[in-house]
Amino acid sequence: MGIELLPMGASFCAVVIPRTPLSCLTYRFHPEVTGELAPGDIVRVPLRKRQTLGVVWEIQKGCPDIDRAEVKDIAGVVKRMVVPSELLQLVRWVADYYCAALGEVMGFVLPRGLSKELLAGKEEGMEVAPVAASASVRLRASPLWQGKLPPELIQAIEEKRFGVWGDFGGAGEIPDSVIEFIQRATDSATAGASAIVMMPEARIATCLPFLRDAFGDVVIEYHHRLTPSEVRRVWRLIKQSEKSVVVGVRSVVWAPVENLRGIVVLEEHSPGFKEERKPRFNARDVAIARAKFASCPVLLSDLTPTLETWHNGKRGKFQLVGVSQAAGERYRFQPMRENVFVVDMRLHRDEVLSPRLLTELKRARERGKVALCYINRKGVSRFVVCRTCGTVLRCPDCDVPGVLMGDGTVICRYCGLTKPAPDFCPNCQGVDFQFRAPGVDMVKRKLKECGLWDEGNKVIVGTKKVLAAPFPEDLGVVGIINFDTEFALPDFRAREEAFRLLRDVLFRARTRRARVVIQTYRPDDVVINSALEGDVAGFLDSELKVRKETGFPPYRRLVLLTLSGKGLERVKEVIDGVRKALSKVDNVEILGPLLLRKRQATAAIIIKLPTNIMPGKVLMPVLTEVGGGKRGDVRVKIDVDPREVI
DNA sequence: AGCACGCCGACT
DNA sequence: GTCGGCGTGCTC
Repeated sequence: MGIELLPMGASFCAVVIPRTPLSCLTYRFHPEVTGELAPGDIVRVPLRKRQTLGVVWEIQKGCPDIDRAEVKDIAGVVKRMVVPSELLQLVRWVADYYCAALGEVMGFVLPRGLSKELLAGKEEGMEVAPVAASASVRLRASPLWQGKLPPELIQAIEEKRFGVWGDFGGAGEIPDSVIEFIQRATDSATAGASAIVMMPEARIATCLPFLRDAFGDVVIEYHHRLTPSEVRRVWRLIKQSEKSVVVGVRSVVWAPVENLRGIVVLEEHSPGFKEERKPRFNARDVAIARAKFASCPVLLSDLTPTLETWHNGKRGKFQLVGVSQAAGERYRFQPMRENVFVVDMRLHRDEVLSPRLLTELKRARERGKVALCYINRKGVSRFVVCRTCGTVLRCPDCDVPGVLMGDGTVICRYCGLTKPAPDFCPNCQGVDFQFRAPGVDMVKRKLKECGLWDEGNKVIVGTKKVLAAPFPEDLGVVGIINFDTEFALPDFRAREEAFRLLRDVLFRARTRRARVVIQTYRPDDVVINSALEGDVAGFLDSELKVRKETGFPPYRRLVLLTLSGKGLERVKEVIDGVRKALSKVDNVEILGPLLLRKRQATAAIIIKLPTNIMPGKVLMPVLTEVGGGKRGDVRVKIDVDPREVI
């Protein structure tokens, strides 16, 4: 028989292979044999000396700029129309934004091991346990759930229109507005309708029962705690479900729902949405992108909005529920001053526990109540604060607190500016500096000295964890030992986070009728005052101003480049190359390099980009130019929108 | 990611 | 002499 009359009409297509660091590869196919192919089809392709599965990315007219002889034939079609165009668009967006290869990103769309199952032909006739009999959305007709959403949002859900709504100040496990949003998004009489609900991991356990109660069996968990085979099972289940409410943390934004009508993000500020492995995406931002491609609204819910969301609200990109669109100046909550004590530690210089805190601890003890003492971090915080006037030493360029180094110099972790520690406070000429904050052990020792730490005591001393857990029912007082460490941390987001933390503590303490003692050297700081006044807009506006002046998000975009190699010389060479290449791009600024580990020859730079350019589009060519020429002896780690810059 | 190619140590 | 260590490099 030999070769049959094969086709003058060979076609070409680009294929993305999941879980490879490749973008896309060109393959040949013959429509007479395979039928026409389309983006999203899964095909079997030869790669080196093996065969793998790939996703058809696009059909190409003719063979592109690659030697025709190198192009191989597609080995077969495995399954058609697996990845909808909405997800293909999302993959492209994430790759462009986070500077990742298409193959890396596609790994999130097709679960690990799915390829093997499909290749083994396991797929055909494979039935997934059907969604329980009553697959329709089961709703309690509680009047509580109605009328929480603005009419425009309801319209956007019904008309399948993209938009982002921020709903802030909500209380309870799941705010009523969120329940109503999901209800409306999944309540389609005609066709299937699904919603994705994202939340920090810590909330899943408490929220799921509420969601199950409200929406019954259509609630599906899709997150990293599942084993690989469970992920595959759930993936199939979601794909074949007409209606679903899919719940998870990060990977859930990639859930294969094909009739997406809305996405909810609970606690939009949560750092848990940032994926810290390879394509370092922020699931909150990917959710917004997905909603755009899927044409559906997003509801961001939190107690305090992020500065990004506030900024987007003010310029009309997002809608802020319950906020006057004009300026947001009416965005005020109830003052929280009742039962709250702000202690000016400048009057108690050498104390760890102020007289007020001691009084409140004793009071709680007398009433048999629990006392919480919160310390920012175990060990030391190395910022420098003037004990006379409360001034925190900051970098003159970045307005970020400086960090005291072992050799007595103070360094800015953003731009690397290093100066000797000052003899006088630049503000008040005082000479009394505090270089470190008290740790857990010191507080416990002081409590012992005051007779407040003994058998069966009800004082809990700790760091972040004591605030992460729900407050005990019989809480009497929360003491914040040194609140200044909170917003003097060397992070441009420190003040925002301190404000959020304080609001959260005040809010939760009030539900327990507990008192709050805030010890600080800066009792008049906007962070404290606006939190106590419930003046969210006031704080966010003042903070936006600082960010604008110093050129930080949301006005500029940050990209953290960590480079490591055999020698520091080579690393510096590459950094210079990056700097030179980027000097051609307008409005790009580079901070650093700061040396992270001299021994391991690791250095980092922070690139500030204008917000209107896709980081990947600018950085990809730069990195191939720099790394491509010389060899890959310097490893470059790219983190777009890094959570923190060490 | 995989999987091959490649150039140096202890072994049937 | 060969088996095999995992350091570099490429995948249409």
